[in-house]
Amino acid sequence: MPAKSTKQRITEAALQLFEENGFHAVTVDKIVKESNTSKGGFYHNFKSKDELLYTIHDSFITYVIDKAAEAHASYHTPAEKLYETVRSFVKMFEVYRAHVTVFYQESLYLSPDYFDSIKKKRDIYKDMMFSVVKEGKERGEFRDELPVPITSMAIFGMINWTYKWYKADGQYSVKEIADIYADLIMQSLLTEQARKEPAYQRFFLRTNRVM
Amino acid sequence: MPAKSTKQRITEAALQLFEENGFHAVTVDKIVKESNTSKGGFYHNFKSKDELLYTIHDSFITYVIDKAAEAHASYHTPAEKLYETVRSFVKMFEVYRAHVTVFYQESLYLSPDYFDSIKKKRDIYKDMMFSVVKEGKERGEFRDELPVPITSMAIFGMINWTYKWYKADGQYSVKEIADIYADLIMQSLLTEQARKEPAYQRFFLRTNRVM
DNA sequence: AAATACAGACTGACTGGTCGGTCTCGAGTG
DNA sequence: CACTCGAGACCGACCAGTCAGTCTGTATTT
Repeated sequence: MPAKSTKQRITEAALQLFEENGFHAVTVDKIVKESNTSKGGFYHNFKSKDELLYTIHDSFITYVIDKAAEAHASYHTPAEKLYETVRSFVKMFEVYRAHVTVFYQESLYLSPDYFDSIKKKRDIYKDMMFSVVKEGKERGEFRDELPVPITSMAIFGMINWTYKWYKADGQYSVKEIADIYADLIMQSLLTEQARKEPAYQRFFLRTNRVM
Repeated sequence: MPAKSTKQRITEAALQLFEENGFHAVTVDKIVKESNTSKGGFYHNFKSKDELLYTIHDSFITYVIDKAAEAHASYHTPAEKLYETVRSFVKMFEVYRAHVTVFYQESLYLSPDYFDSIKKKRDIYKDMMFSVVKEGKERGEFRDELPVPITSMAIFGMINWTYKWYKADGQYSVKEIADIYADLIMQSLLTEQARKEPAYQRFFLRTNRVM
């Protein structure tokens, strides 16, 4: 396999430094030192420190949208789509934890043009969630008394917040966390009737499981 | 009523500026200008910009812990305690939205000593949530298959994330949001049996409500 | 008079970005 | 094959601006 390019080394070093210290606390000199290159090398690969922050944001949100689109295309009912979207998002933490952290922690510091570009993509993702919840209500799978925006943002909150506490070497694996979140969300969204139907049982955790 | 003290004017100006722009993007000069004082006035009231950030953190977390302790003391069952804690936390957004934002967005930039002090208090709050969920499982109110830490953090995520999108002039009031969150959480935590009992119905949204 | 509260010019450290220069490597040429 | 040469990758000293914090001085209160 080919050695990592300078650009890649810079990105990886920056990702880790930004995650740990925040965008503003990390100097270009530190990134340069950590990635074994030079000021010149850095500015040869990136127009600015801002552009670097942007590429980190963009690669992440693009990936997430792709995954969500995949879940939408592969499954038929809103309940299934939501279940798979939630699970695939949480599972993504394994690889993209640092990206997620930077994305939600540092997006305030994107310069205006970059910010707008990222916001557009973030809104696409948000709209996908909104429409799944909406569709689920219309089809009678999800409870009618739940308003779409609040419910959707509650789901986002639950899954996104994970970046604040998840540790790769913690007690629970990403897959376990994903299953628990999916269960919680399904339990609270599905109607009384839907929850009883056999077809929906696969969304729930098995009971009497040893913790 | 007495005129606002310089210290108070500084704190309020800083709060708003930090919320909108982030700690590092706000200079002491800007805070000074916005609060109609001077560099001298600022450094007379605060040891450093870091100390200012700390006092904002501390006043918020202290308030939140007090509220949670109140809910614990006033209610008997874990389900009731959780229900009231969630609702009181969300309702707090009305007054403390800026504090919440700064708390979750900028705590990375607290200097080590201040950070430790805040972390201790945050852990107290976290432990209160953990023990309510744990107690609820032990008493058979909450589903046994849900692990305490993940479930607790999921709840925190749902409610804390609100700072990312809540607007005072939005479609939903804080009280409505609080009721919806409380419903979602109760629906997903309560056991099948508990959910049916009349005593627990008050936790849920009324159905057929017009949205 | 002593302490407190504040004003605002100033300082020094730090940081993002620049710029002239060097190194490497593959294509073209004889 | 030996040689040239240009392009892109990379280097690092340096610059100009910025910002937290200081210091000297003054007004007000006790």
